[in-house]
Amino acid sequence: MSSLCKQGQIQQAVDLVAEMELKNLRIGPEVYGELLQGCVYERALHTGRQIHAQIVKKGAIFAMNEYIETKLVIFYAKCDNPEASNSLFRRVRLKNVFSWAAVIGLNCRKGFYQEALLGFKEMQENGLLPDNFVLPNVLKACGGLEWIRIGKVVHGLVVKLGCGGCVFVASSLVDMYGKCGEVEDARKVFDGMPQRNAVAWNSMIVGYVQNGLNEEAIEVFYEMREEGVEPTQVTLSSFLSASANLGALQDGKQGHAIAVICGIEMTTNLGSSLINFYSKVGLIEDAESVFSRMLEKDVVTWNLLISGYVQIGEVDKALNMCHLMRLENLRFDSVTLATLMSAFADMRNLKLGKEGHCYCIRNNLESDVVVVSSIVDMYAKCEKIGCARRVFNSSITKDLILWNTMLAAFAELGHSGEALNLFYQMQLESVPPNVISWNSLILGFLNSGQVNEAKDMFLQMQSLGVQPNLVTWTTLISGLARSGFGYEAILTFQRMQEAGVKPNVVSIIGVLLACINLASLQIGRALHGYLIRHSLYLSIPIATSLVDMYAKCGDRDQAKRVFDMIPDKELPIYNAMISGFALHGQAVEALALYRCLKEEGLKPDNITFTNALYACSHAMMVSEGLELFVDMVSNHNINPSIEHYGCMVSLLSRCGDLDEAFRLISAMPYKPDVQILGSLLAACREHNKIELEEYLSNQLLKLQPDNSGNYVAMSNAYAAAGRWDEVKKVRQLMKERGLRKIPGCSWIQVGEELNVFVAGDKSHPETEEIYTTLALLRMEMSFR
DNA sequence: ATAGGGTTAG
Repeated sequence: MSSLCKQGQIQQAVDLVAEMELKNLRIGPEVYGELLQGCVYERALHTGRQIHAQIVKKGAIFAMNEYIETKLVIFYAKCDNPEASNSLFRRVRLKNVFSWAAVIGLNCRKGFYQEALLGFKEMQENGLLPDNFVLPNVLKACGGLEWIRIGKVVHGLVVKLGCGGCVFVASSLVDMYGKCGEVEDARKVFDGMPQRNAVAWNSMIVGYVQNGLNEEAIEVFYEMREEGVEPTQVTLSSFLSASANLGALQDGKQGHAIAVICGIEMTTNLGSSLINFYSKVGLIEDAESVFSRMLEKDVVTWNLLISGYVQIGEVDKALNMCHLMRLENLRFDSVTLATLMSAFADMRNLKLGKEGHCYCIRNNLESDVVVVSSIVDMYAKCEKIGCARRVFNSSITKDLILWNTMLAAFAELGHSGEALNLFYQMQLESVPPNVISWNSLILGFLNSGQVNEAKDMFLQMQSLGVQPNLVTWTTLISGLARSGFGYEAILTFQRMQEAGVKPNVVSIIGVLLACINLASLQIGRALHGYLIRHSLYLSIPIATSLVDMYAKCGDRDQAKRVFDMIPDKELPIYNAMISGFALHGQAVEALALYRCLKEEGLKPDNITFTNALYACSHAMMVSEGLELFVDMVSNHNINPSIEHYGCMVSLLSRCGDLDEAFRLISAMPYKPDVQILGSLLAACREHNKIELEEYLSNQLLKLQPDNSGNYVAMSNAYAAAGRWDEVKKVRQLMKERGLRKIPGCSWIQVGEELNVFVAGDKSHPETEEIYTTLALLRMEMSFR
């Protein structure tokens, strides 16, 4: 009978005992104990219950026997039946280490870590010492709860009891420290182990991966190989995670090979890890082939392939996978939806986004913060800030990423006040901001034109011990450049390098944006050299920025050379080059390029038309300008912006058709700005329109510009019209508002005649010199 | 005793 139990033939054993009972043979409690043990081996809940019933029928001698009681508790515990196990356990008078171990283990398996630890405490209060079987469970509970203090107390107990040499206990210690984020302590325990099995190695690798120390995980994996310990599924699964996180192509591939060589079974876990690895390193075909060869797939497996498709922008394929997943009777979970919502956010697809949101509501996925973050981000990217805010507010739990998502939404729109409020609010709710929060805050100020506040935040974050990273620096550099502080942007770029932060493509583009005049051409050239040395100059966004930079700095030939070097040109680089030609008064070349891009099958956008119209205005090509305007509205369905109207008004004014220009201003659906009124005013004196000049002059002065660029434009217009009293007034206003001095009037007159609009660099100490130099340069060019 | 997936900033 005993051997039948151990061989896993419990039914035969039960039958044998029944036969013995019929023959009235004497059967002791230990027989039932053995039967129960057999049920434990086989997790035979039903058979065990029948045995339990027989024990009860036989009366107190059996039912109250300590050995049998313990076995029953263990039996129900192992069969994952906490109700029966707990109620029996409560009635046991003499609780021993074995029954305690069973109950604590059960609570642990069910994730009731606090109950497990309470049991552990009670057990000790009853004078029982934990053994090698209880300790791993207790440590697992500490790890699960991340209760490092209790964990350390248990570690002390382990040492006191002399259990440290047990691989089970030591591995659990390694795991516990890893789960609590104390990898260094985990390593200490690991290094102190007299012998290590695969689980010990695995615990160390997993600890590193879960704490983001992927390099260390990979190192330990190779050490394990050198020691000749056979890897398991867990080893390779974790190793592949580390490789995926690092994008370590060679390591991950080797991991796959090792799995094959060692004949490790392709479980869902391991297969999923492989799919994750291949899709993270961009080998989607390999991910697909692993997927197709897997026999069993679960939600995670599907999610990983869906995520792989989303990462490479193949949203249609991702959605198709969702469809197939449903056909397999698998339900989407929060990970599926978070992945999909991020795809919809990238696509700015509000329709799909809303459908996804509804799905989340119907399936209670909104209780997951990660899903909420993805929904908030989707609404924000689809320009539905109100919806984003409502979803954000309705979320009960708010983690750092959710706060950052909302912060980024306000920052993007330049709603700096709301961003700042949120920034305070999160701290009131005990969520300390990280570098990403600060970056968004800074971006919010920059996008609303509050440069000083942005700079102030940059200093504040450092004084609070948050180190700016590459994104922080880049945000600041691009923001300064866009706000007209080019010189300061360049200085900031230099300071970034002094701080030991290496520039990347995005930061180079940012600083190229700052090189907008002759004075910064030298820096622009130096950057171009840097790009060539780092083989980055053929990237399309970089080339576009280079064309833009050279055009603005007056080196139009170099701009054209870079432009010609790019093989498969896209719209932005055409726009940059057209703008360059326009800036240099080469309207014929600009229009030729406009036709060229259409022949290439590209669709001109509003920027293309702004630049092309500007070129026409510059060259006083009225019929071409009108043709463009009509083409834009009727063939390309573009709603003309105020800039488009501005170009047309300027064109008509310069050609002397002031009445038509005025009609256009009255008819356009925008409030006329300084640029538009100014360009009309500038032409009045020459064409003898005294009444209009008087009217415009008064209108213009009422506008009260909000930045010095507009003051300069205003002053230019008055100067061109010869209205020196107004020029003085504008200069006085600028002085009162603490804005920089504008250049001397003597050359503005000439400049205006040449249609020189020099964007003011508010930060360069030699601004006036730059203005003068540029004006002279442009004059030279036009006289050539 | 140990394992796989998702969300935020330039």
